[in-house]
Order: sequence, then C-alpha cells, then structure tokens
Amino acid sequence: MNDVKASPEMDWVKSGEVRISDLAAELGLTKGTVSRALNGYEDISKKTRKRVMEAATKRGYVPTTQARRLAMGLTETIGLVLPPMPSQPVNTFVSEFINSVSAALHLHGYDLLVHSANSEGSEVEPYRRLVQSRKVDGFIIFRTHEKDPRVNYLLNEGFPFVTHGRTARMAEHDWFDIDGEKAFRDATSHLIKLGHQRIGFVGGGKEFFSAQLRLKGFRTMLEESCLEKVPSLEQPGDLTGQGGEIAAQNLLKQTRPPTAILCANDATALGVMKAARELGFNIPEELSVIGYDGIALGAYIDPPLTTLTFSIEESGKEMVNLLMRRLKNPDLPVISKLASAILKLRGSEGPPTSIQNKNMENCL
Amino acid sequence: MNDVKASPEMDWVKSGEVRISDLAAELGLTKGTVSRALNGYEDISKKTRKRVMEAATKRGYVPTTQARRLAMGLTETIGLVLPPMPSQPVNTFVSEFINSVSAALHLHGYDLLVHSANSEGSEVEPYRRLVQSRKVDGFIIFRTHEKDPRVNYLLNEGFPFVTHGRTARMAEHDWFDIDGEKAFRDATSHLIKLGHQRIGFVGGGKEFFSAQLRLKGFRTMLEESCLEKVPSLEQPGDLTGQGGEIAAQNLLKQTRPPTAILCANDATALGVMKAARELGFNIPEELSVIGYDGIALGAYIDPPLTTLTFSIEESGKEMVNLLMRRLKNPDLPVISKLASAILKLRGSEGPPTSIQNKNMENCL
DNA sequence: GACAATACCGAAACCGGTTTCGAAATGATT
DNA sequence: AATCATTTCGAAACCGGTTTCGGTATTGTC
Repeated sequence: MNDVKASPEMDWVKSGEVRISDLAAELGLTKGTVSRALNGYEDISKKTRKRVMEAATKRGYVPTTQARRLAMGLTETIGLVLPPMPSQPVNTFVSEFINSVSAALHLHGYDLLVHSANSEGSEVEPYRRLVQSRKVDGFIIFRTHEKDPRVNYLLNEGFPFVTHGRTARMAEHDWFDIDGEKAFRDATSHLIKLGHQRIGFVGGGKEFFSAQLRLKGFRTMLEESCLEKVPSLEQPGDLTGQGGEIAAQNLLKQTRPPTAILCANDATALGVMKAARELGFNIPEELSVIGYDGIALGAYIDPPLTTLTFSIEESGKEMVNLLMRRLKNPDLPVISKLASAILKLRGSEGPPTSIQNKNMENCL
Repeated sequence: MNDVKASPEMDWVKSGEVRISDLAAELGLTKGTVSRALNGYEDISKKTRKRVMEAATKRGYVPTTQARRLAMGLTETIGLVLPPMPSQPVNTFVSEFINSVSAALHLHGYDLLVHSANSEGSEVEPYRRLVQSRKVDGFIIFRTHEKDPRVNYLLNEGFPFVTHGRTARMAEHDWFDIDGEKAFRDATSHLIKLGHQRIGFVGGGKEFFSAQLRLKGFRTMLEESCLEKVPSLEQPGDLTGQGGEIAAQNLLKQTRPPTAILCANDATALGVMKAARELGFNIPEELSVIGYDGIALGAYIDPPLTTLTFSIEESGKEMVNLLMRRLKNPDLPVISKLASAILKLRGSEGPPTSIQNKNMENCL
C-alpha cells in the first residue's frame, strides 16, 4: 500500500514523503548512521556528514516527530486545559495568553496542546487523562484556586507544571503571578488620595486565590489610611458583567453609597458602570470605577475605564521559562516570579464631588 | 535504566507506569494478544478478553499515545495556527473558537495543537513545518483571505483542512462560513426601514474575504432600495477600534454626514462610537451604529451596541464535523456550510431625527 | 613495519504499541 | 475415529526514528 514512495530520479518530492531509511538506502548507509550524522554526533566523518545533510535538504527530509519522540521518550508537548468558559466571556486574556505561551514554547521546540475542560466530570479529569496517556510533558495552569485540585493531583503525581497564580501549596510548585495585592493597594491608595472615603469593592469568585489577594490589598490600604472597614461595602462578584451589575445595585442603593467602586476585573467594572448609569450615577463625577485586566476595549467606552494592567506576553514567557527549567531538572528547588500590574488611568475615576472630608490628617 | 518497573506484588501504581508488555507478562500472554483483546478484535476468547481487561483496569494501564499513533500511522491531532495578533486584540472570538473546536475534536479522540504564527517568515511557514514534521493530520483555518497562501499550500499538498470563511478557491476545499453578505443586507435593510438614507460603512481589512462580502451585502441592499451609492460613505477599516475612530472622523466631518454607520465588526463600531461622541454626535439620536461579532462587552456600553451575532460554538462544531468527514474519506466531494448571523438589537440604532425623507415610495 | 590508538560506520536493540500470518487447540461432522 | 472447519493465540514484522556497542579501517607512534 505504501508503494507511493518517491522514485530516486525525481528530486522534488511531496513534503514529508521521505523516511530516514530511504535516505540511508540512497546514500548506502544505515539509518543509524544517518541519524547520528544529522544529530551532530562526533563519530561521523565530516565528509559523510556533509553528504548526509546535503541529501537530507535536497530530498526535503524531516524526521517524523512521533517516531523521534517515542524513541527519545518524551513528548515535547505542554498541555493547557481551558477552564470552563463563562457564558459571556469579556476579555481576551485567554487568547493572548495562549498566543504568548505557544510562541515561547516554540522557541524551545515544544508544542502546545490545548484541551477544553469537558464540562462533565471533575476538574482534574482532563489532566489525569493527559498524564496517563503520556500526551504531555508538563502543564501550564491558570486561574488557580486556593485549594486547587489540579495542583494537588499533579503534585501528588510528581508531574511538572507551572501555575499562573498562587495556591495554598505555592511553596511546593513553581508559579508566576501578578501582584494583585499590591495592585489593589495602589488603586485604593489612588482613590483615597483623590479624596474618596467610602470605597466599594466587588470581588471575584471566592474560590480564586487571586480574588482573595485583591481583596486583601484593598483592605490593607484602607487600614493604612485609617478608613473604617464597612462590611456592606464589600460585595462578592463572579468576574462577570452580570455579577458586577448585581453588586453595584447592592452598593448604590445603600443609604450612604460609596463614591468609588473597585472591581476585581474589567468585566465586573463594566457591569458596575452599567448599573450605575441605570441608577442615575454619573461616572466619574458621582462614582469612580476602577477595573482590573487592562482589556483594550476599556479605552473605547464612555468614560474610558481606568484599570490595572499587566503584560500577558510577559506572563506567558516567564511561565514557559519556569516550566522549561523544571523539565530540564526536575529536582531544582521551586521558584516563583511576581510581576506587578500598573494602574492605567483612563478617566473613569476622579475626585468625589460630594466632599464629605471629615478628617484626613493621615490617621491621628 | 528502566528498572523502576512496578513490581507485580503492588497493585497500585503511579499512573502510566505500566506498559503493555508488563501486562502481557503478568498475564502470560504476548503483547500482541493483549493489544487485540483491548481493541476488540474478534479472535480473542471471551474469557481471555475479560482477564485482560480486568488486569488492565486494575493496573491502570493506558496505552502510550505516541507509540499507538506511530504504529497506526496517524497523529490524531489537528493543527490550529493563530493569526498574528493585532496589538490590541479586541474580541474573544479566538478563545471561544479554540474552546469549541477543542471540545468537538475531543469527542472524536482528536487533540488540538495550537501554534502561534511566528511573526517572522511567511504566513504558510508554520503550516509547512507542521505538515513536514507530521505533527497533525489536518488543519482548522480561520480568518481567510480571498487569495489565501495557506489554502494554496495545503491544496497543493493535498493536506486536509477546513476553513472558517470562504476563499477564491472555495470550490476546492471544505469550508464553513457565516453569511456576512446576508447579515449586512439585513442590517442595512433595518436601517433603511428606520428611515436612514445616508448610511456609512466602515470595512474590514480588504484582504479578508469576509470583509468584501459584508461590503457587498451593504451595497446590494442600497441598490435594492434605490439609494444612491455615495463612495465617500464607504470607508476602509482594519477591524480595530482605532481604525473605526479614523473612519468615523472621515465620515462625520463631511458636509452631509451619514445618519447611520455600519461597521465590519464590533471593535470598529466601538471606535466609531468613541469618535462620534468626541465630535458631539448623540447615539442613537443623531447617529445609529451597528457592529458585527456580538461581543458580550457590547451589551455593557452606553448605548448598548446593536450587532450581528452568531454562534461560535456552532462554528467550531460544524468545522470539526467537516474535517472529520474529510479525514475519514479524503476523496469525498467538497462540501460547505453557511450559517447566518442574526441582528441583535440593543439600542445603538434608531430612526434618524433629521428626517430628510424625500421619496421613499420604494423606488418607483 | 609492527602495534596501539583513534576515527568511522554497521548491526542490532529499543521505544511501545498494532497488525498480519500461521500454527495449535478445539469443536463439529460424518 | 478420522477429517475438516473454527476458534484462539503466539510469533514476528512493522511504524520511524535513536542510541549503544563492537568491529574495521585508518591514522599515529616509535
């Protein structure tokens, strides 16, 4: 059946039709020798190596990846499992992240296998399958939970991975993260300096560690600035626009509504802005809003959304670096990298109009 | 070196440590027999098959994918090359699409290999590499150009693929597309029925076939409605917000600006809205705007963006179906599927205020 | 010119499966 | 009981590479 082999007299061939044995036969060598010649072994004479390489390029020989990987016992593939998509995805993080990870992996000769989280079954199921069938050498994990079953599974399995985001077991695995705590301290501080004293907060899903850290940053800065912590000003959210709407209603319908709202992400912020408009709040005059993620479209709405932004490309690159290091030497101590988000002022925040400044002499 | 093999007395093993030969030895069979037993060959006695399957599940045996694929001569992997990202990625299409394609492929036992278009080099380079190294069995291509070098390459190579979007050679390959022409006819018709007579159009990159079809739909409906085609009302765009801004300025600064603007996508529409605001146009009273893509964010802006929307999930599923069919039987005639976009009215359009209705008695 | 060292390549095992082929064992038939 | 058809499994080739090992052929040394 496989007699479609290129006859030796034609020197153009359909790509990928020539095997190492064809090349060997053509050159009067064994495939072992051809393989070593192509892979830079020292026990091949210069003359032979040159002959082999020329023939290889002439015939367009490219080794079959599957065979090479099987022989070498590695997959040169990294797995990335998409978290279940929210019904209304609003930011482009995932695609940008995939793009950057893929590009970085490519530089190391690795491929990216993207798997969707099949809704049914447990969260670790896709990981288990990929591990057991030996389809990947390691994982890129993002959107971590504090107690992350995926992390638990992989740690237990001794399987290499890097997370985007910290976990309860962050001392045991490599991770990369954005310093969300600092980011929210900064944003809060910015609002306080503008004169805000009642600042609302809309969180992300409580299961996400990052959401907790953002809340922590918010609280810390309130404390440092001697502003009382008003529990009713902290609303839960779910990282969606709808969640933002609901939270904003809860906040703005209070007798003393906040003059500013800090949101766990941009999607939430958009929901907040929508609800605020509908309740008759002008932004930023009567209500300042700040988001997190730096989505590009935030610049096009009215007013443009002030947000905390960071480099997704850097995230991808750094994570791949961490993972490659781990794959090369599994026994190295765990390391981590914390990058920072910067506050991108675009106009959705400003000084509060109703200046209820009572005593802002820095605590006392 | 590989003497780490699980000793037979322990019946828990780290996942993926047991090979088919281990299983065979344990059962006193040959690996060929074990393989056939597991794969449902008819020449295995019921008793043996049961014995084998029980041992396999007990020991947690999962065949090594690489080996199986090498033996069977297929990769069970589909490639998807991300188009070069715009500096400001504007919609979530890519991630949703990847998610849906990946899920659909998974149902067929296929994996998704995502490759980033390395900026350097030609557009087909990534495809060539994946083909030559035999890493994939087929491709999912999207954002097609009219004369698409990727399509040309793969057609020439006889390599299976499906496109999202038509091309000049659409008669030669399977494709799935949204009927953008009809979508824009519908949107234009909607605007005309509202009373608009001067309608602007901001296109996408001219290299994209889809952009041409959308323009065609727009023109067709103008013609059917006996509205004169004003060249200055057709502005080029680049599918980004910035492009939309520039185009909007060109449109709105004219002595007789349009009362409505149709945009090739939502990002463009957002740019148009921003520019319109800055030029003092109220939306929708003084200017109607309609986009295309149905991005979730559009629902959160003010006014909410009316847009043409379609199911990305369906797109992914259908494309995978087309591709699987092709892989099973490469010689089948090419088929295609055209889905339609629906106009989702959200509020950014309405009747024009300055009613310059001259003669709308349907042509005459 | 004899001998050891080195350069170079062939042979073969191996990675972990699948699949073909033929032989042995079993069962059916007369 | 002998013959033939079936069932069931072992043996071995194969997928397409990599890597180890050992044996010539060549070179270097004195």
